[in-house]
Amino acid sequence: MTEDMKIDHFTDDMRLMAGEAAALMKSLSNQARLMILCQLVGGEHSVAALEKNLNTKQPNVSQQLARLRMEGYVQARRDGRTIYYSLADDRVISVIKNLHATFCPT
Amino acid sequence: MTEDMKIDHFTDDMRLMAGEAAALMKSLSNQARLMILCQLVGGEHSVAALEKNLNTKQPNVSQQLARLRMEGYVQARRDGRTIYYSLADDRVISVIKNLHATFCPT
DNA sequence: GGGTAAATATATCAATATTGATATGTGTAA
DNA sequence: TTACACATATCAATATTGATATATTTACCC
Repeated sequence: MTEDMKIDHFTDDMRLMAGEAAALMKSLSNQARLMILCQLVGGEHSVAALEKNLNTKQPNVSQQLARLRMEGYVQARRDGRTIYYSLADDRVISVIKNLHATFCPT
Repeated sequence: MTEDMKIDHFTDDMRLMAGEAAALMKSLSNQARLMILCQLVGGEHSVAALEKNLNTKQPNVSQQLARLRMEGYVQARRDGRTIYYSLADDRVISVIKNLHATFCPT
């Protein structure tokens, strides 16, 4: 592999991927959303359970969840009046785990 | 490790880390910035070289670079009239490489 | 069934931030 | 002193944010 084989030209495909990746980054760029997703790595949680850990109000949690749901990063399941959220995208799991490894000390 | 040892409570320290991670995510949430950083994984590049691959104008590239520089994610080196940029934060490298692995097919 | 409370969702909105474009400034080489 | 490589200033358009208010869905009790 020669030196000039390094990435110094982006194909349309690569631009597309960069766009998708940037979109995911945008979803993770909010502390509340990031913490929500971080919790969901440990399994599904109800809205109330998620709310307890963020110091924000319920409507805000629901708003962030609605956004993550629209983007396909989480999914919802209803049981009675409780709604449980869980991760729905492997790429999200991958990125969150990597963030945890790089930002959280042992 | 018992089931209830999973993350269902955030310490102040964890909130801090989440904030920092979210800040990095915000920097990566722009396609141009993401592509710039992606190129820089392969080593330092001049502004003109970076510009060639993004379809945006020079001032925009410089603006994004200025932001990344202020945040400490990249560093600049002058040689004559050319300025070479390179990555300055290991966490950025880690995240970018992970993104490449998850988003870019072999 | 009617009424009420719990759990969550949606609507709206003002404040603030981000975006990329245009114009102009700065430093260096020839 | 002209051109090249890059930086900065400014600005209008657009997007994001979290807050408040209200609606929806389900459970429960009478």
